[in-house]
Amino acid sequence: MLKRERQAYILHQVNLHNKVLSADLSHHINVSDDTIRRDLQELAESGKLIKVHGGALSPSFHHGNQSSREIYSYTQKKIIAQKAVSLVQDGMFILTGGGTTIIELARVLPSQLHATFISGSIPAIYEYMNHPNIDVIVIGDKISKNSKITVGLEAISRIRSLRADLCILGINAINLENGVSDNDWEVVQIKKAMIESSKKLVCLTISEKINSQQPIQVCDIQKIDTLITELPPDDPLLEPYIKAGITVL
Amino acid sequence: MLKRERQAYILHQVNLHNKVLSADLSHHINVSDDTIRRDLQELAESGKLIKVHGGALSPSFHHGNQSSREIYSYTQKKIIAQKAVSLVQDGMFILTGGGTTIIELARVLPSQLHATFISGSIPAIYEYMNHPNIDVIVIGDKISKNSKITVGLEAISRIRSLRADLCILGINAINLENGVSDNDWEVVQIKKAMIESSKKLVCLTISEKINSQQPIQVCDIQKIDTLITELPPDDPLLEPYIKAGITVL
DNA sequence: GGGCTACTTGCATATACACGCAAGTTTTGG
DNA sequence: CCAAAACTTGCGTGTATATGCAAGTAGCCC
Repeated sequence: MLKRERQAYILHQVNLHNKVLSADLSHHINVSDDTIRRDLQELAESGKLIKVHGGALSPSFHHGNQSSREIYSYTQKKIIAQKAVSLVQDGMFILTGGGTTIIELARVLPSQLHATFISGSIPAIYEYMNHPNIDVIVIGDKISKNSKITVGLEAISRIRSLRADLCILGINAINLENGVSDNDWEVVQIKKAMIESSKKLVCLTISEKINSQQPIQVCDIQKIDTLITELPPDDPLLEPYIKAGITVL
Repeated sequence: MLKRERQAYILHQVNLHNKVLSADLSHHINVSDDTIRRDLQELAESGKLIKVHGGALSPSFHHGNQSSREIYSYTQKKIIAQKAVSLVQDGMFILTGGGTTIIELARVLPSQLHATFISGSIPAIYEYMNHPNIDVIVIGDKISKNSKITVGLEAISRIRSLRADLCILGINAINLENGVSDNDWEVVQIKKAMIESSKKLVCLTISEKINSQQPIQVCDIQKIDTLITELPPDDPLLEPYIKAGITVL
């Protein structure tokens, strides 16, 4: 049995039963425990399963366990959210994506703000919903469990039928040559549609992701109106983006 | 059973029941008391639960100041949810409304269940989303802040384009003459659409609401296939509904 | 304060794991 | 087509982890 074949079989078993035992696998495929362990390790490194003592679990198993307080680089994201709030004005229609930065933004929106927020991100909607003066429009479709936003043609066609004042996206990678890029095909389609349906585009990202790239392009650098990071606007890292005509906060 | 799996089970139980007894767990999972204690200790260290003499409590429970009445009706709703789960089968398409009873249902869905849940209730979607094998379809539209579900023509037209196997609704009032009734115009429109788009209708309610009425009618008693309360089916309160041809659980 | 239950600590055992190595297999590059 | 290189796999060794048991301690309820 080939390695790839074996790993495919393991993945199949994990997705089927939500768990596998190393001993079961090695017995069933007739290879040594070591081989199975090495396979599990590789699969775990690429995020396809979660390795635990004695076997492995499906990644969806562990998903719900992350509490909101353990957000990666929380302080930085809070700074970004504060800056982004200044762009939001009364009466605006605002399309937003998902991600922890957007959720921080939702949490720091001033309570007297009257605006309409449109999103397919369930966690973001949850936050918007608790604000007293914000109207929330939900983009419906099937939920992508990884990103917790709705994705699909229905969602895209809903977004296309809108025209928002602002599109605020948390982004995963940006550089000068390829613009904004991401690694989830379905999410990228949604982001593209949101950008096309908005007058202005605001991108939020921690500086760590500046000058990085992911496989799928979302949009060119020219599309961006405002870029917000936790750094001050005169940081040398951001200079090329200012030269490219982007407002940097 | 793997350690992680066991701990996930314990957490699930704690979040479900708000408390667990070490002895119950060790008996149920078939491991020694020591193992359970060690698990509880680990989970307590990472803040996922609060360990007390003899068992553990949910972290939300401790600083949550729930009145005894709330807890009382909470237990009833859990009984209802448990009964409702028995109607859900693999591969089904299920339309659900919102409300605390529906959320309880979402929490007790068995993890190996494969089904598609369609809803406009944000809290319900949140729960469905955390289940490993459930596909979630979101009904988009504007959020009604009172009920935390999406309402409006867009939502209704989306629902009309579906045909689900089951419609599960938490209801606010029911009597023999006027059937199911409610007090929020927009929510009633959604419920009506959901009922029309499903092969079968299941209504969940605590017995307190049996034989009561609200201003706006949702549907006639004849539309209901199954009625679930926390009472045993042979309770005299439910007799007239059985006579009207409804399956009572 | 007595009796019960739960808890702590230390220890024994079984299993799982990491690491290095050697043999076999596949790929690469003349 | 052959040989070097890279990869894959299984085994032996030592270590780490998980679990249950036993004995003593602490906490709870009357």
